[in-house]
Amino acid sequence: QEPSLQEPVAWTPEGSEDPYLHMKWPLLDVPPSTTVKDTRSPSPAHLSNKVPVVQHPHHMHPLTPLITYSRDHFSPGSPPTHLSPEIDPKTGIPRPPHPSELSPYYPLSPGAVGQIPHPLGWLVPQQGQPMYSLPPGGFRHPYPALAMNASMSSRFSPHMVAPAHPGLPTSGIPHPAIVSPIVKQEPAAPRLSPAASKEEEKKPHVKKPLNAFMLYMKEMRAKVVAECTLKESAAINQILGRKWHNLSREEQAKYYELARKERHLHSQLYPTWSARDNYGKKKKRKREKQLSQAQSQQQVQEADGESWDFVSSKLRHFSGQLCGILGARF
DNA sequence: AAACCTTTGAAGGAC
DNA sequence: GTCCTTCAAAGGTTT
Repeated sequence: QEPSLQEPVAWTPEGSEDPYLHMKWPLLDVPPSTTVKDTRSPSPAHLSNKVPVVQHPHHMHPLTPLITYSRDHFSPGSPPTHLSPEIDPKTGIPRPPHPSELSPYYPLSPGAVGQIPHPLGWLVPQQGQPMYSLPPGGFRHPYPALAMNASMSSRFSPHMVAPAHPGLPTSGIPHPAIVSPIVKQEPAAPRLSPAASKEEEKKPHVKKPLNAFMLYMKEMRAKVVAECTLKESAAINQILGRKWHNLSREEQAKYYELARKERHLHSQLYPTWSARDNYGKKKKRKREKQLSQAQSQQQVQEADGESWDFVSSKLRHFSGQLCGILGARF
């Protein structure tokens, strides 16, 4: 059962039950190197600057506190959340409107997508503001990935941004899952230029929705990192994999459900999207690698085949001779 | 700078 | 239906 979109997404600052208690405040997850960075609001040093442009969107959806992040991910020294129901003590940024007692998931239902305040709605009132600007009240756009200008949005291919779903908004601003490696804002290359292919490669793309384990990793990574001395992601992921297996079914079910909601919203926003769309460079590399491996293997097999042909022909030859000998004797 | 590593799960294609 | 491949995140390490 999907939560109804008709339910209001209310911002209740004084709410006692704060679903964001465990949320990593997504707005801060902006790469420091991002040129659209809001200079007025410091980027947490610990945050990744690896993501090329817009930070990962999944936990940014204003409609969906989908992922429960631990606050200590980004502000280890921050006081207990119950002490600061409204304003982040470190950043001075008000918490986002939370869905109150509503479903913590994407409040989407297939038939009512257009009835909810879409993420884009967060952008529109901010016109003229820097992308990651901090309005007087300290509000930050919860959706940096969406806070882009018209020229940027024009770079998105229709299937990414077009509200293919009848109920979806039409502003052409993509789901936060869209990642553009070119937020560095260089002017868009002319469409049919020689560099078009390169430009094409750099086009932002709609990312896959995170699966249950990925959601779990996002939530637990910082905790695991804090608990051990390891820092390599590969090692951390091994630990997370073990912890995942140690989770109870109920605990895992929570993440499976989150992932299901995530996929659902993703499919609502990008009905024509296919995981295949993102099959790109990595695949190409691997394919080339495999191709070369296959070719070398084929060469070996051909060599093997040749040697087998040789052996079998010799066998036939000798067996023929043997038959001849035996036939002469008997 | 780019690829690799490492995990699980979803998706899509091939057979 | 099964198997295989790719990609989602992360960031230190390797090439």
